[in-house]
Amino acid sequence: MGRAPCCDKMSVKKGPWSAEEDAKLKSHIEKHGTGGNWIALPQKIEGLKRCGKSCRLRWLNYLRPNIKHGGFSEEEDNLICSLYISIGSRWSIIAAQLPGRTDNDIKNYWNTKLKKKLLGDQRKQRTHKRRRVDSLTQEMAKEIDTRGSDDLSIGNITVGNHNISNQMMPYCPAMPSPVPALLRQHSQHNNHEPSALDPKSFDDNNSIRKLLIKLGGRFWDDNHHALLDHLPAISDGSLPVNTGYEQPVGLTSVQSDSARVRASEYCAEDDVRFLPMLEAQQTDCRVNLGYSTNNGYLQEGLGGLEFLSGNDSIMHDNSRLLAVAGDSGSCGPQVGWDELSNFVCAGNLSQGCGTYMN
DNA sequence: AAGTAATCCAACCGCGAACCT
DNA sequence: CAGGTTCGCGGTTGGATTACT
Repeated sequence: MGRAPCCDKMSVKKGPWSAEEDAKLKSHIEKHGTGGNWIALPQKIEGLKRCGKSCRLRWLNYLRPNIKHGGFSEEEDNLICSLYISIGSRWSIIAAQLPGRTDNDIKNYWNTKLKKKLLGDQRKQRTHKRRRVDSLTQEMAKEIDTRGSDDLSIGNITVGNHNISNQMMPYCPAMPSPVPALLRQHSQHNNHEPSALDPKSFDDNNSIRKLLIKLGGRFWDDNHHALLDHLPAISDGSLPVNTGYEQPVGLTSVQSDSARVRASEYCAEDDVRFLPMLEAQQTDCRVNLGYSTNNGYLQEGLGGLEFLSGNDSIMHDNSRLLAVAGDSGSCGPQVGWDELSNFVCAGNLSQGCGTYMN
């Protein structure tokens, strides 16, 4: 049996709303409210030949008070990007974090501006990066010649005692913190099991996805557990390590020296292995991102997300790290700076081992 | 100035979940 | 509990506008 139409399409007007229609709808809702039934609403408004669905959309997106249009700020750009990186195209959740913005507005803004900004910037930098990685490759080759290959650990930010990240990695603020909690809220609100998060929205734009993954964004796919499966343990402060998760915190290697923590990730992406480099400091939460070639050589750059960076960015609280990429076999929970700094991995974490350091 | 392409964005559509009877 | 109705979401469309040739 087919679905009943929400209204009689023959007697309903479609297309752009006139000022008169807007005024009628606005006036009615301001006086009487929606009545809790959008479908019945237009019948109560004299001369408004619109279906309830259309009225709802018009009200929510344009007529209700305190709606902002256009003029997205840098902060809003940052927030949209980082939320998109973490949760994908869940526009309603994203919009809930941007007062005065509607999901439709943000969706349009992303599709027409932000997405292009990312891809456009990335294209511009590809050439520059290629040159840069060549020079880095040479430097690294020299380093290996000097030290011997034993010191070179792929998947580790450190080459011997050589602090690569400080020399080669650009500064980049990490992503903001609210996402895990938002997702949990949303999931609870909608009675979703965490695993019910549908990953299909991530499949739509491969190049964006790849770009964001390269930048350290975490995505789900069919082979991954839903991140939310891990969230309760994270949120109550007990980072799940050695508790049966395939891979703790999604990190293949972490080193800690009291205040400062370095982490890295070793992932396969197409035929290039890349290595988001994270350099975290509890006090200012700096994160550096970079890639490695499959030889472990480092490549700097943010792949087009430079506009997200800035010294005053959103990552100055004790935010959770949202930019840890998982390798093909794992999807551990995201980890905050607190947890990260307490976490030390011994040996090769592709085995999934890890310990807390008190 | 005219034609064409690209971009923007309001509105529509269909689906799944929630709610109601 | 089942079936119908409504809500809310995200993807898509198409007309208007702007940029380019």
